[in-house]
Amino acid sequence: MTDPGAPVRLRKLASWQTGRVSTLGARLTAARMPLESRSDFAVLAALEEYGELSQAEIGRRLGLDRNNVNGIVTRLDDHGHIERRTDPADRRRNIVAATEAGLRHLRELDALAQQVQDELLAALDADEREQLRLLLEKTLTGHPAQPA
Amino acid sequence: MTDPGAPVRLRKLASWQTGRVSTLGARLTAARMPLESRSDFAVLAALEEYGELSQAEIGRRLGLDRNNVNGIVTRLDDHGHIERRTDPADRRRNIVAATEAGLRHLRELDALAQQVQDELLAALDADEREQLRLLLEKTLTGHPAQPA
DNA sequence: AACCAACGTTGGCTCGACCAACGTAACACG
DNA sequence: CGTGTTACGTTGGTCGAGCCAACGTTGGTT
Repeated sequence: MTDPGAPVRLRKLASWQTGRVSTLGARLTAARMPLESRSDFAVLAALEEYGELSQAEIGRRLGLDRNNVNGIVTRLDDHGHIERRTDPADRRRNIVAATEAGLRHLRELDALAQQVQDELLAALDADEREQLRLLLEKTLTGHPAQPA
Repeated sequence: MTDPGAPVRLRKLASWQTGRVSTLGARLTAARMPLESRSDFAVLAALEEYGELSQAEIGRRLGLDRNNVNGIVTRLDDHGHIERRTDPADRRRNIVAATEAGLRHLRELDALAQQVQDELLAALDADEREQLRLLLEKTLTGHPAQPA
């Protein structure tokens, strides 16, 4: 039972439940940081792990479309968290790289994200959390990160 | 690995993963029916399972705020899927009840939802699906269905 | 009688997912 | 060599969902 109890028809739908968990996560996130930090965090994490990326590549890896990536990158740039320059080898591309300040910001956001995570999964023990993680990951396999 | 591979920092966050699964669900849903049908489905499911409800109660049970409930109920009313009348016992309340057509519509939507569910969880076998369901449900326990 | 709380309703805000279109640039192929 | 196709980044806009704020009505409290 979710709280006062959600209808069975809904409790059986993974898309509904994940939606509620996701919303809850956003709510808890918003309590600790500007909500937009979520996308910033994602992009910075990608840059940290993979190094310089073009905007299109960022979108592909994170499942964001290039429209939104543009906005996020612009915001990160305004805050000095990334650097953006055109790829000399392919002048259509923008090479995006995290700055020192960006990496610092990433670590700050990560700490907050961990707190949110903990609060969100409060009802689950360590094993269950890992199981959930694996099941969600497996669910995602085979599905395109992008629309059609 | 999600697809080309999402950063580890993100793969470890349940809120991120649930968000992606949820988005995927919305995408698959939109391929089969108008996206707004999701809320309609939820409200109709609540009315079917609990009988007549006030708008505020609907919101509480589904985790929607009364603003959006109002819009959904209005839409359902326009389509003849519910009936709305003021509660004679408490004239602040609107009693919302599903009509025959509404229940029929609910069953149609449910069939489509099952297809989406199947496609969404294609990578999971029956046991894993049940496990996922239970873990998500457990995650939700103890969290208020509503904001602050 | 005065006050407070709940309800429905309206209007507005933000965020994220999406679609459409444009100009630029790289590439493939005849 | 040109020509068409494709990929990029960018701008502008739509839609759904989650929120907040405010109002008038109504019910309960004290």
